[in-house]
Amino acid sequence: MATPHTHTHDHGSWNTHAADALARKGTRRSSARDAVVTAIAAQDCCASAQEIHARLRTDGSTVGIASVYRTLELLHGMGLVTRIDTGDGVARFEPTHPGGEHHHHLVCTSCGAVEAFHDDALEEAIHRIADRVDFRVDAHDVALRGACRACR
Amino acid sequence: MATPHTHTHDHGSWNTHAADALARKGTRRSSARDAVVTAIAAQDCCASAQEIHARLRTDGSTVGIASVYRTLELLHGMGLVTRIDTGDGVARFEPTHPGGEHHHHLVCTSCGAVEAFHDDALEEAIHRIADRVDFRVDAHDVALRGACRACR
DNA sequence: GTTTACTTGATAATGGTTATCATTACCGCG
DNA sequence: CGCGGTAATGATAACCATTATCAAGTAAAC
Repeated sequence: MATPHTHTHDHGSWNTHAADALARKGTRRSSARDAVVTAIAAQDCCASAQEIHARLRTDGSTVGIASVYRTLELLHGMGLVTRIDTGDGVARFEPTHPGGEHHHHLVCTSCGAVEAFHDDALEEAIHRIADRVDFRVDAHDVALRGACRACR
Repeated sequence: MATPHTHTHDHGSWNTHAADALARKGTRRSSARDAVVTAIAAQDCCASAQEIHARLRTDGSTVGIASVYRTLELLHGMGLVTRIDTGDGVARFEPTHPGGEHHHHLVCTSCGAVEAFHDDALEEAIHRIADRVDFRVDAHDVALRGACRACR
């Protein structure tokens, strides 16, 4: 049930999903935002604002770091992006897939590597908690910390 | 099974547990460290370094903020304290109870309030994942995010 | 008591994130 | 089409939690 999560999502689908949501919200179209959205769509796992910015600049874009943070904040507020805190003081982001399926993370405390995994029993347990508790649960995240294969 | 977690731990037991562990490690006794350990022992849930420092200063202590961070780092490295990242860029800490029993957190994304809960099925699911994955899992944490009763 | 080196508290430095602000450019309206 | 209001941008300063530095203090071994 706990799989290594070898999925390869259709990046394009999230890209258009996000573009539609932004249009529906009435935001203006801009090259900076487009570039950031496209960059996020291309990610396989989470990336920090700085990493996204660096990749964009390497590819010739002139987006400012502020626009990357602004776009991430906007997308996060709209639920289009999931924020992951691995505990090193850096926020990482990855696309939120519309179907609701998602994964969680194994964080190596020695080298900082992040791997993804998915587990149905875990999701089930969390949903049951959400139903039972006096709290409206919108999202959840799980991090398992330890040593990856290489660091062990 | 998912309880509101109304436990009232014996603060003194963790206090002596921590003091013993520090003595065994061979650290020197100091008033600053004692003060921080006592403050942590008195917490019901997680608190940030700054909060701990503020409380100590209010109570007349002269501990410097650096000593609070240093002590937290030391205790965390010894597994005596658990670090929680609620996603607001501030690390929070709470005593790790020797029995291994622990709780997780409900984080209100609008007011920042943090509540604790415990769930056996969740722990069970996580242990099964830990056994199955190619990763040595030392710790785990779960955060459910949403709106608390007051903010809903 | 002396010595050694662990600790401390104040403060400077670091680095991710946010706020500011003048400028640019989208887009609805005439 | 061209104008005007204003969202959005990019550079940069400000912010703030956390870390590193360092001279002074102090616990513990001898």
